[in-house]
Amino acid sequence: MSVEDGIDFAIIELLFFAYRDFTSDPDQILADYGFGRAHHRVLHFVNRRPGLTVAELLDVLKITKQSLARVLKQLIDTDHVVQLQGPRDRRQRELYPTAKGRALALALARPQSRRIHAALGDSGIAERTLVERFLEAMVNPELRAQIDVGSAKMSGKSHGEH
Amino acid sequence: MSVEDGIDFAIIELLFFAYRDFTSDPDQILADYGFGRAHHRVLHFVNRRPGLTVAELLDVLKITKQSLARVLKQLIDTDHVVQLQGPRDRRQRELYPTAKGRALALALARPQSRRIHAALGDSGIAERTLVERFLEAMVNPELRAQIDVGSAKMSGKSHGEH
DNA sequence: AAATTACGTCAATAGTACTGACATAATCTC
DNA sequence: GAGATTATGTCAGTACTATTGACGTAATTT
Repeated sequence: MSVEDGIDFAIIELLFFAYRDFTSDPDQILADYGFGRAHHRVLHFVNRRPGLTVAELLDVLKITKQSLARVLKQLIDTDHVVQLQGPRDRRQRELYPTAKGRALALALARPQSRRIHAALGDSGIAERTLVERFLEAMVNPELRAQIDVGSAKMSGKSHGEH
Repeated sequence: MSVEDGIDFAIIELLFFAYRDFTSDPDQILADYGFGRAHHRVLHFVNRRPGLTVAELLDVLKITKQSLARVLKQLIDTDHVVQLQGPRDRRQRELYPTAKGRALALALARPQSRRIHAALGDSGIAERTLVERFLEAMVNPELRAQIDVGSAKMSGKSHGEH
């Protein structure tokens, strides 16, 4: 079996290899911009959750304010992200992607999406929800609220307020 | 749909969250040893492929010799890994885990394996091979030779060699 | 004998992360 | 309204992981 000593080495290793190559696609593109993976992650979530605050972003990325600072500043300086004062609470800064930012986020996501699509096809998995369910179950239960898979989760009506 | 602009944002994001939490388990343990993720990766592969050479390890990890050097040296100095002169080619150094190294590799793998097991259960996926097939398909084709899932690949009846 | 290979090491640099401390402005609480 | 708390920004110092380039040694190949 692929399980030795009761340890599932097979999937542990496959996750490493899959993630290694999954991140290698955007890395190529990022290098042209002088950006790294940290920029990618920030841009991705700003694009996916426009209007999210700095505090929310820190919580999703699980990094510190100081780590975010440099990366976010560069994205703002290069006109990929803008900050707007929060409407309800003026201390907050809501983060939005610019058109340029959305374009880059899309360019970075494209090869990753292609890889996923090909993998779903190659592996002959009819039900994409199987993969989604497994990956979601891998996330810490108390952090699953961070996931926003669109209608995938509460398909049908209202994936309303969090 | 979870697919916007033809991009599979759902699985892209789920991979990020799943991997983030998947690596957080061993990170806790590694901190006690003054080790980081790089040590984990090296120890993992030395444990899984005892006798592998430095060049092979570099190829699997996709890092440079210089990056490996410090990490490997620390693992050797702390008696987690030993180097033996290659039997056929005495220039090569075959890497083996010590008992101590195997114990640590196992301790690091345990929580990850538990998480995977729980996720397979929670997501109600009867066929673990579905997940394995998807993850394997995510790896660059030319690098799939690096994967050694033990008997998992040829288990029972053939979904045989690619 | 000369070229190549496998490995080790030195120096310099970059990207991402951390802790701790401090500042400012806005909001909340009493 | 005064004071506490919150959201954000910033400075200083440090750690880990990674890079490129260069050089050395021993073993193997040509």
